[in-house]
Amino acid sequence: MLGTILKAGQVFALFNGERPEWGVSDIAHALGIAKSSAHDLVASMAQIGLLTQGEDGRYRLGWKLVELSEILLETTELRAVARPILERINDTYQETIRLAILDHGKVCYVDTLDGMQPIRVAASGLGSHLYPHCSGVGKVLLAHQPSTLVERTIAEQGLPRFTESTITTLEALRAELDATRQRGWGIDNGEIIADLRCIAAPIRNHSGRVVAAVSMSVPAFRFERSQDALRGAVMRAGDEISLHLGYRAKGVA
Amino acid sequence: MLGTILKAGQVFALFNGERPEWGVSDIAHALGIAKSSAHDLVASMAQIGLLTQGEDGRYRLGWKLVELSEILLETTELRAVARPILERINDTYQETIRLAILDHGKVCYVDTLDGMQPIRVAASGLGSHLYPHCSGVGKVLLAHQPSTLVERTIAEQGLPRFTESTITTLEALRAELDATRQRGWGIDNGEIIADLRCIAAPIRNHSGRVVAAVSMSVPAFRFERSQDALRGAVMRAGDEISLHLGYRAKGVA
DNA sequence: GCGGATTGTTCGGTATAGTCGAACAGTGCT
DNA sequence: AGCACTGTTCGACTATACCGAACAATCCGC
Repeated sequence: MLGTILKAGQVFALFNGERPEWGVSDIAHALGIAKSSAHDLVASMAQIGLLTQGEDGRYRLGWKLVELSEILLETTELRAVARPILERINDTYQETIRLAILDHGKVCYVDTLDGMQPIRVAASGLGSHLYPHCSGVGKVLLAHQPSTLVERTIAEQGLPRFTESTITTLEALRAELDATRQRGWGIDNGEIIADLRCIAAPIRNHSGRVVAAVSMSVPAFRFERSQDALRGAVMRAGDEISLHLGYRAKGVA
Repeated sequence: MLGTILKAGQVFALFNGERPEWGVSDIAHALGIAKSSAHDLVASMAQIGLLTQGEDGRYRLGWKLVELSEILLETTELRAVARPILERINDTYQETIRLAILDHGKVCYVDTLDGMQPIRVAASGLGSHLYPHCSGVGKVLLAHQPSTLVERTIAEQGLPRFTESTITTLEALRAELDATRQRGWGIDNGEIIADLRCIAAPIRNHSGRVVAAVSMSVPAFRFERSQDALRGAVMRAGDEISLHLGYRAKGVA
């Protein structure tokens, strides 16, 4: 693995919504390298458009990232196939719908549609990478992954607690994943935000592998009322998208 | 400049809407490096999420790009400030409105709102980098740049022709930029697509520097009718955004 | 307003780290 | 079955990214 590229990755990891602007000295300090080395790094990243230098000399993320992001979004078959189905279920139930994949051990949102009710779940941004152990989609995706990969993923990133209900032991997670796989759908019972419920269904490609998941996020009070109907709708959406991806159920799904 | 980072830039440059998936051998051939070197490069880029490896082994753009893109979009003050004004003008005239900056010598669209009429101008994607010599925003942005930078930019990327009206000589461009600066607005008279007209106004920041431009893109037949009204609206929008950025006109603007 | 402490940037020698080509392990197409 | 292709691993060579010191320019406080 090329150290220079990994350093670039560490630079990217510094930027977030709270701190979108970094100076060379800050970066050098944060990465533990010489200031001149940090300068060479960011100046090179700026030259290819991955970073931009403001008039004050400090660096921000570059617009090339937006361009590349758009190319990725526009050429992702899964998005194009799933869109109409996501829109329909969003239209019918007026709740927040999301499409997610597993990327580098994290749940990554590939498409999101906001709910349209006064009290709704605010969809977190496209592309955001979240822990998989505390969301419906995360459980669905992990449940259909080889167990060795699950072990390794959890070993790397742990099981941080967000609410009282968050699963924080590997044993409990394993049981939950087994249950998720058997019943065919995943649920988040307020494990990341207390008053939030989220149900998710798997999406399979032509070879039968689970490659993505759909989810509906609902405020807890509204979820209790119509749990079964919502779950059925999400599962139908998952099946329908799978069908469009070329999946043909063989025997017991 | 770090060669490894520049190589990464060359890799990114390969990916586009027509060819969103590349194999290691293809990349090695395209960059003129050894296959093993190309592998080290893309494997490293994949490790930090900038690339993803499909099940067939070939590489696609990685979802980290979407995450970083979202961070950039959400933390760009210009976008937040301009949004309501763009929405209002879009609402009033029902035409395609765009917000652009100059990035690495190219026009980069920072925000776009589609028109809402049956015959409308399809807004090209967010983040796309286009030639500045054939668009209204490009002329406005270049016109307020130091002339040495303009010379260098044109020397680097040339003046490719897209239609009969495209400006293709440095001399003609210089005259056009002078005119643009003097009259305070830029126009594209079908210089990129024949039946397309586009008018653009500058946006200044607190220090008076032109940092962006707003534009309205209109089908030619509709533009002829209400040219003056549209131009006035775009210029007012530019002034208003400038005001929100802290610009206070001093003497002759 | 002047000094001190920042900032980002340049330079050149040193040793690390990326490069290359051959051999490897799979896959898909005849 | 056999060939040609894929992405991947390994080890030796040498180019290359690293560092520290000196640079110019800016900002802050005395």
